[in-house]
Amino acid sequence: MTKKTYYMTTAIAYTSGKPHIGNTYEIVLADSIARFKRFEGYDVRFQTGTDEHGQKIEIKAQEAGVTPREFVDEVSSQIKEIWDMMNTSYTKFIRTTDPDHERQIQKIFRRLYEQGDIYKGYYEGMYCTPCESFFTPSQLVDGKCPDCGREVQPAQEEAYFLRLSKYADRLIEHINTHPEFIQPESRKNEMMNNFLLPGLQDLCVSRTSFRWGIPVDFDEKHVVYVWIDALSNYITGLGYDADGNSGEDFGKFWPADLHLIGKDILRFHTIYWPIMLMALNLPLPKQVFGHPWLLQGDGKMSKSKGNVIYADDLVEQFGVDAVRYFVLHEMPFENDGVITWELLVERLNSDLANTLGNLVNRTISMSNKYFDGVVKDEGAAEEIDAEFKETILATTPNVVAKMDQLRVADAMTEIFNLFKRCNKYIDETMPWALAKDEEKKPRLATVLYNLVDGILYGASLLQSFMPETAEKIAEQLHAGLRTIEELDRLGRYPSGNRVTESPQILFARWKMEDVLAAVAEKEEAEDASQEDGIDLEAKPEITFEEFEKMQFQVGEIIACEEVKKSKKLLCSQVKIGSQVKQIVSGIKAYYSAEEMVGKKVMVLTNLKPAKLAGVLSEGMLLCAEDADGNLALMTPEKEMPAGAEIG
RNA sequence: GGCGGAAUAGCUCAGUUGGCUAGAGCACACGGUUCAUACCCGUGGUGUCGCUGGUUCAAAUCCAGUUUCCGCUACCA
Repeated sequence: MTKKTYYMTTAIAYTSGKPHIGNTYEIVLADSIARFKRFEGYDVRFQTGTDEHGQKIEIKAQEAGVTPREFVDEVSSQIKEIWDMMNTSYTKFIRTTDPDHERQIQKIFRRLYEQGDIYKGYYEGMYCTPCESFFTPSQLVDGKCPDCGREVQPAQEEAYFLRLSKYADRLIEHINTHPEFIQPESRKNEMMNNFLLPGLQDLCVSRTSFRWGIPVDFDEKHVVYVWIDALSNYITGLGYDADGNSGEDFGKFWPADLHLIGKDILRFHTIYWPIMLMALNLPLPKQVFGHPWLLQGDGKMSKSKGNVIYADDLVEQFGVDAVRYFVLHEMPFENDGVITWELLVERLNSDLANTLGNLVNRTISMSNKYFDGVVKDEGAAEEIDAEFKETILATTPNVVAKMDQLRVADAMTEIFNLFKRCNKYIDETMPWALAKDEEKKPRLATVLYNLVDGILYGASLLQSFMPETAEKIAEQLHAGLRTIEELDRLGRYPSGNRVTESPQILFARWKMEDVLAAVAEKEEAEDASQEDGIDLEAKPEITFEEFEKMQFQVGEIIACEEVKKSKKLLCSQVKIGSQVKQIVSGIKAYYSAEEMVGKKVMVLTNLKPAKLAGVLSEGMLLCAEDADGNLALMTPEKEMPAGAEIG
């Protein structure tokens, strides 16, 4: 009998830097699913890897003074180390710089080109440079950019495009007839309403503006842009061949059962990727799950806020399984999860140290104390045992049901309910009371046997989520973890077996104030070393003549109001010399209309007027922007009159 | 602006197709217990189920309106 296959993937991580705990969450979530599917008897293929091309990496490498290749080698291995540290059981770690991947991308690109799904296009009268967007003639408004209303540029560059529109109807049909395809389901509407129903624009799939990518083999000026390059990893990693000579694994595992990705890249996986597959005449993956994110406190983690948590720091302090437990448990199914240090410590103490760790410890201690560690079923069952065993046995179907829905957090809760039931059983049976009466020794032995047996049962279910802990428990009980088939009944613990003499603490308890103090200390240290500044991509050099074309002046804001139809825009009346210009700026999030009035600001005054959200804007207020997009207006450092030239 | 989602105990959240006194965990209080990592077990709350109406024998659950927050998208000279 051949095993049923299960092919799942994570998104491949972009090698521009070290992944934080939010990225790490995805691989741990995927790993627990992969392990559980194996546990259930599937032949699991679990692929992850790194996405290594693109301009950003080209630039980062240049800054670091290394070649792009050296740069991605370093980061990719760093990412792989973290995945390994998290004890993840991927079967394939693909890199988009792998030679066989690169070769296939070229073949795929060529094939799509030859069959007409990719065509060479131009930006002719359709490209809006500031918006960096390509538009079809029908999308233009009065022959201008529908987004910003400015003139669109004539052809500057050629590029290749994928005909998305050709397959849009088929995709809409597929999504409508396969409700499980996009998960959670609420995301389906976003894709339909924002992209599919309004009509898809063809997708630009090549670039000539950078070199760090896979060359288009029949047109070396171009490199393949991220979509085809990165998404195709899911099939190239299986040995797919565009010419029809795919490897055995491809036939065995494609279509994928699950693409596990962050909700932010759902669009690429539920629109672009399926259409690419349709064009290649391949079946679509069965399910794309866009998981939520782990947020720290009240904002997404970001480097510049200094609140980035790295997995290795957490693992160093709390241990791998504690971190795995936390990220899995604290992540709800559909909404973003919150993580604070308080919640983390609370969870670890209450669930891991108290409920689980203490249970194992007290059980082994009693076995040693009363029977020198020998655990023997004396058959002295009592009525109370039946319900206890029933609860334990019900856990397996419960966990399976939750995992079928990818509700990993809920599945773990089921397992911990089992351990809680064990604690309760101890209270119900009161072994210490039984120990005082020599005649009750058989009952005492049976109670301890039931406990050890039940704990091992629970640990066996736990191994997909906390593999190390499950092993440790089994070791201390001197027995092996069970297979899912062996969870059909209790009583499989070898009667008369001896547990360890010296139980180890599985999880230490943490003192909140100690942890918080350590965090504060670390943050302080990081703040001190955080005067990095921001490095930007260097723009091409310009001449003084070109600079001279721009006119900067000091402007005084004499009135300001919100643009009604917009979330971000403020409309200011700016006095410049004797005239007043109306300028619209996207700064509502940082300045109120009231506080704008009276400010002296730096204005680019000879910018061609444009309409924003229907309001005329005759210039630009200059702002500084930090890495998080916070804005600060530029104001003269000494008092200057409105209209003063800046240059 | 368009589309969608959320609002439930101090905190983090469950509540399937409307149905018995609205739940869990944590925290807190009290009681029990002492094998164990001061742990475990039990008991407990006054929750206006965001607000206002409506449908219904019955609504956290359906409908309309409203407020706040969030997501995607547009916009951010």
